[in-house]
Amino acid sequence: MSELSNAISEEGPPPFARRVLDIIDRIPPGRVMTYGLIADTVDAHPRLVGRVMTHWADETQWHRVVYANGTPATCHGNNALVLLRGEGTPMHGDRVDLVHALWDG
DNA sequence: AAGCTGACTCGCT
DNA sequence: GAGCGAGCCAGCT
Repeated sequence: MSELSNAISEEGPPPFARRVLDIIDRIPPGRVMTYGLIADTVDAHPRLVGRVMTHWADETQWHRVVYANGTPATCHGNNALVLLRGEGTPMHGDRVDLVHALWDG
C-alpha cells in the first residue's frame, strides 16, 4: 500500500468527491437537490456526481439527491422515497415536488 | 489498448 | 405524457 489508489481508500474521497458530499450534507431536511444542480455547483457533469454517489453515498444523505424530473434515485429500492416522506419533503405522488423541495444551496 | 457500463440530462418525435 | 437517442466522464474488464 504505497499507491495513490490505495491511499484514497484509506483517507477518503478526493477533493471533487468531498465537494459533492459536502454539498449534499448541507441540504436541509425536507429539501432535495438534483444531480444536475450539484454537478453545476461543482462545475462538473451529472455522470460525475452519480459516480461519486456510487462510491461514497453511505457517507452522505444520498436520499436527498433526486433526478432532474423529481424522481428519487431508486437504485437500491424505494427506501429513498420513504426517507424523503419521513423528513416531510413536499411530494407529489411518488415524485418530489421540486417547486417546493428543490434546494438551491 | 479498446470497449462496455453506469445513483444523468436534454431535446426531439 | 411517454418513449428514444445522443452527449457526457471516469473506472473496470
